[in-house]
Amino acid sequence: MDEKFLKPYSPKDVEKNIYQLWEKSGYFTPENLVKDKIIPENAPKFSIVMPPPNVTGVLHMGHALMLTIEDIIVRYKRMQGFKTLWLPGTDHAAIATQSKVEKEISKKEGKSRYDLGREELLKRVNQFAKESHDTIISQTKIMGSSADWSREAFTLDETRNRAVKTIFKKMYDDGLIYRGHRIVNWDPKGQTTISDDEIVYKEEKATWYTFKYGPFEIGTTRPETKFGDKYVVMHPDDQRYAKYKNGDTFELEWINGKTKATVVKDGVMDMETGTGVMTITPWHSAVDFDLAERYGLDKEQIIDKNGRMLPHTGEFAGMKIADARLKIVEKLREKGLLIKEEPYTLNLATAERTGGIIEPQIMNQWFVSVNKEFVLPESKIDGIKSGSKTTLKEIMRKVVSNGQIKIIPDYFEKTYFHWIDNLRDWCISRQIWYGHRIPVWYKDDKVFCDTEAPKEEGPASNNTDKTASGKWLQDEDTLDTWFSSGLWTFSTLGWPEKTKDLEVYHPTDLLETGYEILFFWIARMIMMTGYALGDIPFKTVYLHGTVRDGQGRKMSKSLGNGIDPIDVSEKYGADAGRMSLIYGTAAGTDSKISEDKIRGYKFFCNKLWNIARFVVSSGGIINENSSTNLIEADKIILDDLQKVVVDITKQIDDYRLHLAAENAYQYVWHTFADKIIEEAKPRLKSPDQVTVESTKFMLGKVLVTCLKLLHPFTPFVSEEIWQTMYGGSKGLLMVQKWPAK
RNA sequence: GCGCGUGUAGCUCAGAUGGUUAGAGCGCCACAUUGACAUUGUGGAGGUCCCAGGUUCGAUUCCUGGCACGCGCACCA
Repeated sequence: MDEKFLKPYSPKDVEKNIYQLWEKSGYFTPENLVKDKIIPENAPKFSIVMPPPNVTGVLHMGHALMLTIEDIIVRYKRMQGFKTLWLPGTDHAAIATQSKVEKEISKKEGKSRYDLGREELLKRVNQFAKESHDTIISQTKIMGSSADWSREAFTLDETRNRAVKTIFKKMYDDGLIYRGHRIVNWDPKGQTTISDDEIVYKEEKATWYTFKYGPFEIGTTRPETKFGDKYVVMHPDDQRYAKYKNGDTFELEWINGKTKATVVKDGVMDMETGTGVMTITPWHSAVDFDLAERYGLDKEQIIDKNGRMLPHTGEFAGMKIADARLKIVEKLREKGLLIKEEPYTLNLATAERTGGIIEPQIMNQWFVSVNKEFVLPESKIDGIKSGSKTTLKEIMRKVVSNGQIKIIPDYFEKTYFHWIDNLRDWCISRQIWYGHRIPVWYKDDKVFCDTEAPKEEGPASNNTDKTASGKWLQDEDTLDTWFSSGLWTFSTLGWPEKTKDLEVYHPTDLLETGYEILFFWIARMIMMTGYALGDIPFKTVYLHGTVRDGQGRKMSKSLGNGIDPIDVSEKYGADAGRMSLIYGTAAGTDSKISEDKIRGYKFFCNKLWNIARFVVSSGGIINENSSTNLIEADKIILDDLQKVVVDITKQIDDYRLHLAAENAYQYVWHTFADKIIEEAKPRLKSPDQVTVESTKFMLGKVLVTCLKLLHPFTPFVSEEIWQTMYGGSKGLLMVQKWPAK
């Protein structure tokens, strides 16, 4: 017997070597399985793209859960003989990455990005991204991920850039991407726009002020925006204001003296809220903007991009919003125009990445229209014919409602539809430098969109001299990071080239990710794939929950309650970490993890190790294809094992991985170890040779089957046992046939 | 306001399409054990399956309503 078996299982000494063994085999690349005749050329494919981790830091438990679930499925499918591709990559994460680097530079050197300039900042960000990438990838390997590294992609590499530019141009030509003065979410801290989905609402105590505004009383939480207000809006059916007619005007005393206001009657008003009358500030409110657009009302900017009052606000010019608010309330109080102040709780809109307080602003930005009709030339979407007109919204809705894409757990489909119902045009331009630059050039009043810079007069893409005329200048902005992520399932396969990969592996079979990016990412992939290919990006979506600490709190740096998956692998082994993440974790539900739980699965790995030691030392190494005359007891054991195999197979097929893991765990420990082995001990000492041989064969058969069943869940220990048992003579456990028929 | 989810043992959680005595891990109690097992085994205590109605021969499971907690979206004049 190999003397390794004489010691307890030590994952630390084993895992790195095992991973190298797998990597060296080349079998993470499906074509090599064909080449070595492990699977036939015409084997069915199974493909899945890895949700690319951001290159902003290190691997956390959320990533670890994602990698575990995906690796379980991938290893299972590979063993079942599928041409299995798990395509990995990383995400440049535009704002997240740039703001992280900016923070560092500001802390260490006291400089802003404007001090450094575009080129220097990008150099620094790229450097950081590269280091961060290397860390993340090596950590991904520590978790045992059997991904095809030969196909690794990055959302900001050359191939992906070509895909981004190609689809941008196509959408621009179809009128789906347009530039316009619209109300956007401006983050004064990050100095960029963000999409609706990048807003995080925080409850904040505020004051609800009621002011006298001519003959009316108006309520507001934001007096500082009220300078330019010259329209009062009320519901047409509101009897309190029946004597005022649409278009009536009146003079009134306001913040900086006399002003004139006009009455607007509109059904958007809620008669129950406040006094049922409001004034509008179209430049700094989405609802007011819509009203102003509808009636052609004047719009005036009050607050600048830094969150300070503009010069025309007189004595308040240059003040920050919060200061100006108090000062203006004071002034209105002195004028006798303040009627009352009441405490009020509002949901403050903040930027996800910088924490800046969002100030709606009217700006000239790029948008994706979700409601505009276009012709889809080739459609594989049920319910949308090739060559017929459709919208991006319709594509998003249809592929889920018609069942082409199945979401697990299914109740997220309702959340998804709810989101689509409320979806507005997507603002995709960002005023940051790290990302895909918008492929649009301007010269005087001409606009040029293409994948390459305009040829005439030479490229001017790096020319930042805005005053230059007669030269083509590229748009300064970059694209929302989710624009490139939205192409991930097909950009990673080589689109826009018509590659073999695209033909073989698209659409992918499964997309596994956390439910918190259902809108950010999944919906965008569905939209972009539907548009670019007239197809679905994946057939099944599996959503996992958030991994929390032992007390159910989110893991965060400030709480210091994070458990680092790499520390876990070091201390208990990656297998133990994987088991503790998957065990008791149903799709879509949050899970808790603690060191106690992880330790339990380290014990399990050691138990398996000892089982193997016992079986091997009892002579239970078998040639799987050989047969022996089995005694009745052993026949029953092997029949029962078949039932377990069938159950586990079905559970994995149904993506009920937690049940499969539990099933395997219970069988190995409490059936195989506690019952089968205990009952086999006296039989091994039987004078009857038939009994002894049958028992040995049975033990070996059960062990080998268990190793195969456990391999997707605990790949390292199962492979290590396999290698130690057979001394490498039977290849890799990773590519053995799954035991079920 | 609209929508979604959760509530099962001391703790953390499984229990798909209703059906014997409701399960696991950890913890707790008793006993055994130099054992293939540093990390073992056997047995045990512990449950109004959130509450109230309803459907049913039968409900932890399905329906209605309520309570508690969590989440998403919207509003935020």
